[in-house]
Amino acid sequence: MNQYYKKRAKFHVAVDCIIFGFDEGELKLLLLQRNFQPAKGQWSLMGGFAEEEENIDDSAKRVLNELTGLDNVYMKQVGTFGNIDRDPGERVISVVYYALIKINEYDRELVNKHNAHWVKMDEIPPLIFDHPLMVKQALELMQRQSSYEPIGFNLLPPLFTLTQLQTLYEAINAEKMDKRNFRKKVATMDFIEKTENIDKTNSRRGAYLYKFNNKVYKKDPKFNL
Amino acid sequence: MNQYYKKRAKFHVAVDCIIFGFDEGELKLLLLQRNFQPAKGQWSLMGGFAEEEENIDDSAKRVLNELTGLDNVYMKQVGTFGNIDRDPGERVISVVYYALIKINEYDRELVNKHNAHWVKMDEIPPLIFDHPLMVKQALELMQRQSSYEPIGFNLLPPLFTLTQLQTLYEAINAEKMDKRNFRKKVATMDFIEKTENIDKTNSRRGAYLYKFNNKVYKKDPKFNL
DNA sequence: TCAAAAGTGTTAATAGTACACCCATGA
DNA sequence: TCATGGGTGTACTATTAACACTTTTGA
Repeated sequence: MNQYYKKRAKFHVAVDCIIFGFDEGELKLLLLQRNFQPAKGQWSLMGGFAEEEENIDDSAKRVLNELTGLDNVYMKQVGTFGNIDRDPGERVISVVYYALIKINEYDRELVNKHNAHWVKMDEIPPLIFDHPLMVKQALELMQRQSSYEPIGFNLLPPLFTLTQLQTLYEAINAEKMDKRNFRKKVATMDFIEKTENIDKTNSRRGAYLYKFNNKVYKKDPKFNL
Repeated sequence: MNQYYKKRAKFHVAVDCIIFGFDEGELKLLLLQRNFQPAKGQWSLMGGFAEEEENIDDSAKRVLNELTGLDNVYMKQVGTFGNIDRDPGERVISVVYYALIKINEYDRELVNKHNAHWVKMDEIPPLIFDHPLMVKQALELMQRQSSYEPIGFNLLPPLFTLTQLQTLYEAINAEKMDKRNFRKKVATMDFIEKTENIDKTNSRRGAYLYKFNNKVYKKDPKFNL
């Protein structure tokens, strides 16, 4: 060990994940009803400890994967929560990330094993420790980012209708939007491409399916919704 | 020690501060030309290790105070940098904050003792480790936040002219603004209050001094510049 | 034929941008 | 008197907001 670091205190470091999903027109979080100690029986975020030989970003990816089986998920650091007593058991510094996942693609078995459940944003149960604050900050960050970066598509299937897209943004921002104004704006973004496919699950008439073209977006990365 | 945490790895945790100041129409950073090991002689951010019985936010305040002698400084967490090899000496996880200080109020003696210097944003020397990335992210965050929250006033004296205010925002965003449009916008924000005082340091005619009234702002917190 | 979701334009209001001259003062 | 920074208004453009009816189709 290098002499300059010898005498310094060391800390437990954890990651916690705020996992967003979009289903039935609602924004949801994947939360654990803990079937393990500590705080067994209570609700919490999915979390885990950072490991010795692991970048913190990778810890977050690993923890998310342990619960959902998913890789290559959009994740963003929210911040670090480092108050002395935030975990009543022992001091743990937690680095918090939010994740956006397609709600039909996760591994049901793993989720069941962890006793995790999708909960609507406005029906979130009391959470342990400072997890409520983490959720609040994650939501605020995600709302802001989703308005100027095309991250919402991570919550949708590869092909989606304009109604789905609008409902998603209404759910994220918790406010209704005007259909014609919304579509006018979408029409200006040529990286949101109409396909020939039609989805008939929600109407007899059917609605055109669209896709997000990231290559086109990268050429002229301007987005706001 | 609680049984659930026993086997977990522990980590050195540090804080690093990106200290912004505004002087002579320019945005500047307070950087250290290190007169101590490791990396002695090289340029870096002001940093320090978190202590056992200290909230991380308080570690940042302490470290800032050690360099500047200042308390009650506006600070905001930028994020946490946790790659394994970011510090070549040993693994250190760093929580990064930016600070906005009034450039005439810091403690010269302390700053000299640390061999710290104010450096213009466009003349930043090569920095150690991942400090350049930290600076980049801090600047981007500060630019975004300064556009929708009245944090810029932390960089100005309590009384300031409109020219100073405009120059500040021009420095933050690295772009010129139109004087009349700028003043029109300021006039709509009634928490930016004109005083009877006149500053004659920059013109024979003198310019009215304004102040930021936080109480008025809180009543109707809308800001954008 | 009718219920239900998809799709489509125009107008008004607001916000943002561009632009040039007079004012007050002390040296 | 003149050089210097302080202060002011108007016209144009772009963006956003409000608003209602027709289309398609399968049951």
